[in-house]
Parts: sequence; structure tokens; C-alpha cells
Amino acid sequence: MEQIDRRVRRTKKSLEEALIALALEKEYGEITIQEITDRADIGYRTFFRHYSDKDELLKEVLNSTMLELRELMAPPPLEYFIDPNIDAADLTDGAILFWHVQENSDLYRVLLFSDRTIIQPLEAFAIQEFKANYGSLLETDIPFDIIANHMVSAMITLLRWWLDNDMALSPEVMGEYSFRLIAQPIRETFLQALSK
Amino acid sequence: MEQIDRRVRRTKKSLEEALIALALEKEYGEITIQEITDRADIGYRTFFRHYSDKDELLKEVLNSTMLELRELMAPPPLEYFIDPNIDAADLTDGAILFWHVQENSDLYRVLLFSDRTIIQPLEAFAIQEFKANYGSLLETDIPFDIIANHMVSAMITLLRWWLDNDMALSPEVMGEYSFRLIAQPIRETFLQALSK
DNA sequence: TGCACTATGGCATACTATGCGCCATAATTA
DNA sequence: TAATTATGGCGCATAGTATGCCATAGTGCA
Repeated sequence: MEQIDRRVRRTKKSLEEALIALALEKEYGEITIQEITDRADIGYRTFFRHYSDKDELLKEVLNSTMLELRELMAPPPLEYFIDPNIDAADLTDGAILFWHVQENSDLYRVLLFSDRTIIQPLEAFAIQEFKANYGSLLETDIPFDIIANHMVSAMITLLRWWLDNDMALSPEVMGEYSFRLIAQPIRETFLQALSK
Repeated sequence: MEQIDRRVRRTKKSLEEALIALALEKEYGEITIQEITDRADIGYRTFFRHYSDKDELLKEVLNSTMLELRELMAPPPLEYFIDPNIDAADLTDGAILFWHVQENSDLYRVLLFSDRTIIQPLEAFAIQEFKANYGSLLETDIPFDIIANHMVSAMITLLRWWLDNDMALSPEVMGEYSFRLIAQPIRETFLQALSK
């Protein structure tokens, strides 16, 4: 579990920090391994002793944050969707995701604006998670795969916009907007399915 | 306007066809210029006499289709949004986009699954168009920029899913789903703004 | 503290892909 | 038919990735 050798720890940490710093300055795709090692003040050769790829380094960087995100999505507030009495104004839950992203905004900036190869596994996971949580419970006339895809990618779009606009709006406000634009229509599909 | 030399026409046509064929087989980013020229049976050197880039070739391929798409978005059915009496079932307009994509599915498969650098200009144009058509007319409490972003990218997501699933559902059905998941909640925001 | 271990740095090298200069050749236009 | 021009194929330069080799310096453990 532990990194035994201090040098390895130091090297990996430097490389990870360098990648984040560079990714905030320029397109992820434009960054060369040479630049990363220069920034980290690490030998070019050494990079390949720890990572096979630029992508592998990025994945490692994002790994812990992705794990947090998983837990964030884990507890499924089913009532959120199927209780018709809940009003958008009462739902602060929608802001949780925005709080989390705000706390790790540097990393999410990198994640959400990187190549499709990077974000796609996360997206696929989120979709699968959403389907596992709600798909079997409710029969909707709209294919659940469509709903899951729409939900996840619309949330990502909203997060991207928010980060692009320097998170000027509060997480609560964004949570409310996400409810009205994304969750509410899905909820209505659920309610419609239940009423049959 | 006309291509004077027959050879140029032949060369460009071959290269364009080769790119589409390859893009349907593998990731756009993985395709090399060498592969394109091999497939087109055109000298490698000749490629650069017509295009500076792989992207430039792709843009030229997609150009005419993008122009059609522009016109498709041009006539703004404002009633679509602000007439509260219109029901989702009556709105076949939403299917127009899906019809268009179905007719050019090969090209849209390439477009919608290519790099962000390719699709982003189109996306930006669609967002701007949408804002120009409706943004000044209606004051909404949700920033119009969010709405425009959400609308466009959610439609793209829906199209992607549809193409991924070999367009098994009819354009009409997809149009209805897009209305319920995307247009309807936006419409409600509009109606809410009007009632004040 | 000192020894065995191993991560690192720096060098050379191979490979892949892009991009262009040059010139003979073939196709096209007028 | 003659002048023009696109093409093909050659070589070459460049950039980035990826690996081998070996001396050196840092590390963990006895």
C-alpha cells in the first residue's frame, strides 16, 4: 500500500503537480511529456518508469477525486424523484455536486475539458450507476438508457458552463437550475410511469 | 467557384471519401494522413498541396452538411416555446433535426464523435443562433447562456445516443423525447417569465 | 554508520508521423 | 500541339514518443 521509497513518492508527486499546472495553462492534448518533466524538474527518462502514457498519469491524478465522486453519487435519494410534493425550492441536494466540484475545481477543470478518452469512463460509470439505482425500479415509456445518458451529460454540460464562468453563481442556485432543467422533466416521466 | 482542373477535383474527392470511410472504421484521432492517402491512392505529398491539416480536410467534408444544418436551425418557431396550448404530441417539428441527421448519418457519425475542436465551432454557432433568436425576446430568471448551452448540448447527446443505437427509434419518437426532456422545461421557464 | 539496493539522470538510439523542397512525369486546358 | 499545372516519388528536417545502457546519487535496512 505504502510507497516505500521516498524518491518515487517525490517523483510522482512532482509529475502530477506539473500536469495539473500545465493543464490549467493549455489544452491537455497539447502538453508534451517533455514539458511535464521539465516543469517537474524530473528526467524525461524517469517518466516512463512510472507511467506508460500521458493518459495514465492523468488517470492517476484524477483517481482519488473520481472515487469521491462515486461516493457522492452512491446514496440515491429516491424521494427526490418520485415524491410529487417535493418542490424545487426545498431541494438543496442538487447543490451537493456543485459544492464538491467547487472544492476540487482545479481538478475538474482538467477533467471536464480533457479528451473524450478521459471523461468517457467516468461518464459511463455515472450512467451505469444511475441506471442501477433507478432503472429497475421504474418503468418509463422513454428508454431508460436515454434518460440516464441525458441526465449525466446534461449535468456535465452545466458543470462545464459553471467552471467556464468562474463559478460566479452559488452551488445552491446551480443546484436549483439543474433541478428545473434536468431533474424535473425526468421526474415527471417517473411520475407518469407511476400513475399508470 | 468551379474547380477548373479535373485532377484537383478527383484528388480532393478521393481524399474526402477516404477520410469518411476510415472515420467510420476507427477513431478520427487515430487516422494518419498516410492512411488517408493510401486509401485514396493519392501521393502522400499531394495531401499537403490541398490541405494544411487533417482537420482542414474534415472541415471541408463537413462543410456542406453544416450549412444545411444552419438553415435547419434558421426558421425559429417561436410559438413552439411560448404557446401554452401546444401539446408535445402535436409537435412534429422536433423530428426535423432527426430526419436530417438520418439522411446524412455517415457524416454525422463522423462529426458527433470527432474531436472537440471539430464539433465546438458548430456547437458555438448553434448556441449563438439560439440566443440570437430567443434571448432578446424573453427575460428568464435562469441565465439565457445556461439555457442555450443546455439545449444545444443536450440535443447533441440525444443525437449521439440515437446514432450509437443505429437509429432504431423513429425520428418522430426521438423528436417527442427531445421535447419532453429538453424543450419542455425550457418552455416552462419562458412561460414563467411571460406570466410576470 | 556503512552496505546493498534501486531510483534517477543523461546519453544515445529507434520509431512514427508531420511537413516541405525538388524535379521528372503525366494530365489538362486553351 | 504547346504551355501550363497537378501529381508522384525521392529525400530531408523536425517533433514527440519510447527504450537501452550505465554511472551516480539517494534510500532503507542491518
